[in-house]
Amino acid sequence: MCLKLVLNMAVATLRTEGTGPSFGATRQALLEAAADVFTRVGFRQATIREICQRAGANVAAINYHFGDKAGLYSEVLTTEGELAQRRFPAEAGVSKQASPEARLTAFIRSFLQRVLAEDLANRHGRMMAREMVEPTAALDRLVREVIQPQANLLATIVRALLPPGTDQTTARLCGLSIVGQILFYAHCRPVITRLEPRRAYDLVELDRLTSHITRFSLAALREFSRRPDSPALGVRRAASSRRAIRSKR
Amino acid sequence: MCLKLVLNMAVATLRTEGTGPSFGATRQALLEAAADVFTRVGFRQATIREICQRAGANVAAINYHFGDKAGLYSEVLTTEGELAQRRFPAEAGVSKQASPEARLTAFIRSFLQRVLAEDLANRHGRMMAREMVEPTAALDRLVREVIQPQANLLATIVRALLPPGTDQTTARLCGLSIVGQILFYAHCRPVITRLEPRRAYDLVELDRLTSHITRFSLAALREFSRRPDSPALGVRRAASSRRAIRSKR
DNA sequence: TGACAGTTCAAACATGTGTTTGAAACTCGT
DNA sequence: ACGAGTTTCAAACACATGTTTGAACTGTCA
Repeated sequence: MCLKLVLNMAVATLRTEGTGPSFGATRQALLEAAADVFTRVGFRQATIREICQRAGANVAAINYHFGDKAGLYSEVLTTEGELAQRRFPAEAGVSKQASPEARLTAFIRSFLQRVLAEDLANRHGRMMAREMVEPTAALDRLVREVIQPQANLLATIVRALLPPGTDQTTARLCGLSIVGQILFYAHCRPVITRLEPRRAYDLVELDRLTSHITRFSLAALREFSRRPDSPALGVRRAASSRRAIRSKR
Repeated sequence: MCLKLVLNMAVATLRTEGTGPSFGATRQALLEAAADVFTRVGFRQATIREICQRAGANVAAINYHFGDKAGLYSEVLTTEGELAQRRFPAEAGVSKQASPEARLTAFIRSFLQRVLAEDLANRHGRMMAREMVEPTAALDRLVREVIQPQANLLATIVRALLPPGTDQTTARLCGLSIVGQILFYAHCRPVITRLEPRRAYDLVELDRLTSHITRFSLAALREFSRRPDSPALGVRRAASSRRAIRSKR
């Protein structure tokens, strides 16, 4: 923790669009390379040596421009976040006056896009997916700034699709059921590709998945509306399982 | 890669229940400690020094008894796998003659149990959950021996709940929708606890989740049966998104 | 007791990785 | 062209981690 370097970094950060020599080309190249490596292997597995090599920079460059590896990661995350926000607008162009069904469809499609596309424009989504599973210090901020708003949006859409009197827990769980279906394809990709090596996750498949998850979820919500408190077949909380889950080996 | 040590390991493995001094106590302690550490932090983050310290063994013990770190991991995985198979029987005690609804309920509850319980008896489930997201060389075997059979079981249950003529893709996607809802709670725990710090994942919550996911999924499948090829509101594959997903930065 | 195989141990080894250093190279205003 | 401020660089540092080594220890059997 050398004060001089910290100051260097602070200055370098301030003049991010300044007039310095070559307009911060190294800095920019580092951000670019880092985004690639971080999305591919995650924060911990990424090495600053690979990032610097890709950026054509010296290993000391990261510490000079960003303080340390975590600083670079944080910077990549916000940069890509701003980019993603412009690429994938929150409700994918569907207005708040649209029907709840249309809004849910838009939400699901947009979410799937962000999570599935292995595209340059989409590194943020894949970094987010990784943060959820293998969090770094950045997760707290991400939950506050990205995930919580999305959760709120989904909550209002779901509530609009359920009868007015629905209790909050049910509405919340329905939201999680929808999100779960989507994130499955982000998190379990290694398993899915092994189970079905042939299937490619291209645009056609994105459409298929959007269509299916929307249909599945809307169908469920409709039935929930129809019989608001059906006792959900097989709730029977078996005493046997209660035993099993507690037993020591 | 010293031949001598590899042979040592082979011998040590063979006599796993042998009559050696102290009946392989060190070996056993290593397996126990390793299972704890691997479930907590995963394969890569686990250090053999921590494992050995917990087991009260020397760092060289792992190489002596298991060849290397990966060998230990593989051994832990199979040991815990056998244990889990006895703890959580495949269909949770529901016979194949039971109604598809009952079988689905049992499947969901059993799956949730295996994935949620932070119990000694449950380390296998948590290691599996981790393998899906952050695979090691062991995943191929696990897909073959554990995941594929589960997927087949779920497939037959789902098909029984859908009309006979349903196309295979739809049935498959329904299965994935169910699995996705369940695994969400395994993979996104860091996010969930930040969104709702108060909620505890105890037995009551397990019952609630089982009940909800079952109800949600059965409702969806019922509606699917009712109108087999409803056009799923909002399939409209917007040209705009097609543009967005391809655009470079 | 003494040889022997199996096991444990402290220490060292080899490598990978984040970080720091001090000097050289570069840019730009004067 | 000069010099201050900025950036880059090769090298080294500090540390963590998987693995290996050779000696010491332990129990068994002759």
